Amino acid sequence: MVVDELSEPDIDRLFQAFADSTRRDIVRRVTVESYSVSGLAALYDMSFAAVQKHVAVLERAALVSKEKHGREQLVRANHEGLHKARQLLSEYEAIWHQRAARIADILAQG
Amino acid sequence: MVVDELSEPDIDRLFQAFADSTRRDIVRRVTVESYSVSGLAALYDMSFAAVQKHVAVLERAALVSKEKHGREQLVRANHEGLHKARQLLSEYEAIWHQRAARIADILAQG
DNA sequence: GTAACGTACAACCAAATGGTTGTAGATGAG
DNA sequence: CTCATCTACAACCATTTGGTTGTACGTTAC
Repeated sequence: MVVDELSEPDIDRLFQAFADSTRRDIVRRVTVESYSVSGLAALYDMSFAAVQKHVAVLERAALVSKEKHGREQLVRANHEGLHKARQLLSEYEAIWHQRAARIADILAQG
Repeated sequence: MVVDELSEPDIDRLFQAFADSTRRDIVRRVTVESYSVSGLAALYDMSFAAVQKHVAVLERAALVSKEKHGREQLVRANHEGLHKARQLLSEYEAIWHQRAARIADILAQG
């Protein structure tokens, strides 16, 4: 998934990826430092395969990337994806602020 | 759903709500002006009931609220929900910036 | 070389999601 | 009053999601 020029399905995947507390925790952790997939799996009360799937969801959403390192696969945060998601919500907020400013204008001139 | 002090399932619902292009479009539209549910339904190539469900998802996520107005139900944006979601992503980004700053420090100090 | 580790992936399952149609109740218009 | 409109909600369906176990394979350690 390329990070700029996001298609609507890309944005779907991005927010879908955030809609799970385990995945949000993974994002926070791998932002601070790299983890192997089994290193991550050890943190949660679920199977290795389940965590592996969560990492795959984050990878498809371009929120993390994996780097092969010997027999381990190191997972690290991809800041571009996170930044893009934040930016989208900021744009939605901007629409609201524009409307609020317009209403204030009308009241002032009214 | 109370907007501050969000539980993890609350945050799940918040991001889940954004993970659909029709719902994102509804959020943008009702931020600019109120729509009745049928007014919204007329905009999309799906049944009234489907749009009604999307509005219900947004309502459970505290992103919109409905106000009864005669026989119509006017849907409008709830800015608190949007703001909270944006804030969460900003916090995640902050973690990344802290790490970037720490790395810069280490490099500067050798 | 062999055993243990880390990963990938298939098959399976229950529950949730996103859509449909149909029914029924309030409200407004003529 | 009656009819059309707006909404709510149930029942149903296909697909996706989030989990499981099992198997296979490359890599590392001993």
